[in-house]
Amino acid sequence: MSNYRNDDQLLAEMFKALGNPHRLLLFHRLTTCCQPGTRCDLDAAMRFSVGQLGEGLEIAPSTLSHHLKALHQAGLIEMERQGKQVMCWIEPAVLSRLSGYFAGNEEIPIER
Amino acid sequence: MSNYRNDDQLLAEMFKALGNPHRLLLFHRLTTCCQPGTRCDLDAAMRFSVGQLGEGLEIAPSTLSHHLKALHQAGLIEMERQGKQVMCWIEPAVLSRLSGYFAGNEEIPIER
DNA sequence: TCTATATTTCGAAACATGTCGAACTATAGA
DNA sequence: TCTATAGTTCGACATGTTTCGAAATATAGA
Repeated sequence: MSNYRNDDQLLAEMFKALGNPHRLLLFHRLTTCCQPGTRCDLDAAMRFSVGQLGEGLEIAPSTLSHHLKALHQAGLIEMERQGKQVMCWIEPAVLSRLSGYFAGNEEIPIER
Repeated sequence: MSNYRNDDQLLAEMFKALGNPHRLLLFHRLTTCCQPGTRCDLDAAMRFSVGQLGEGLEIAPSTLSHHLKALHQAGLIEMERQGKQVMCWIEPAVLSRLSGYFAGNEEIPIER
């Protein structure tokens, strides 16, 4: 497909990942902390383990893992093992890149 | 799935629609007019017919129609027949809703 | 070293999506 | 009314996605 800028391919993969309700909820949990509708900037508060993210979602651990891997491979979330757990978070640049896409500033590159 | 707010379902459908490279390109064409990276506010300039949108994309008319219908059903684009052609455009509120989602203002409701 | 906890990988089944061509509908103009 | 243009609907096929359970891996602590 020669009509696409590299960027659009990346973006399409991000939207595809967010296009599943389970994955969108997981992503959403990583963007909000404590109070609903609030966003705090303390990095620690925005990190959740795989297990925490899956709480209340009625899906098998293997399915949860699969979805988080998809979000990670799309460049939407970061994952890092910390002891027995794997912690997940979103880089703020990802949010501004996506917000910017719809707001019309597409100069901002995705950083990986 | 009881964990989802109504809104998240709508949003997931929007992202799912944008998750296909062909559809993202179609959507993207509707957000940009004339100069790349520019966004003009003249409504007329932001309207394209189904045929115009498909130009250069190597997909069958039936596939094009299918994709535009998906974008429309997800609430991303508007469609209206004007003579022989069907014109497509994006309501600015959709762009601000999506931009706002990633920027952290989720109070703004989707208007349909 | 053994065990419990946390997460991932694998394989399989059910279901959804992207694509096409053929046939259809809608409109404008000769 | 006939024809050409613009899009849509339908049915079929190939491919991709979601989900699970079972088995595997990683880590911390007894």
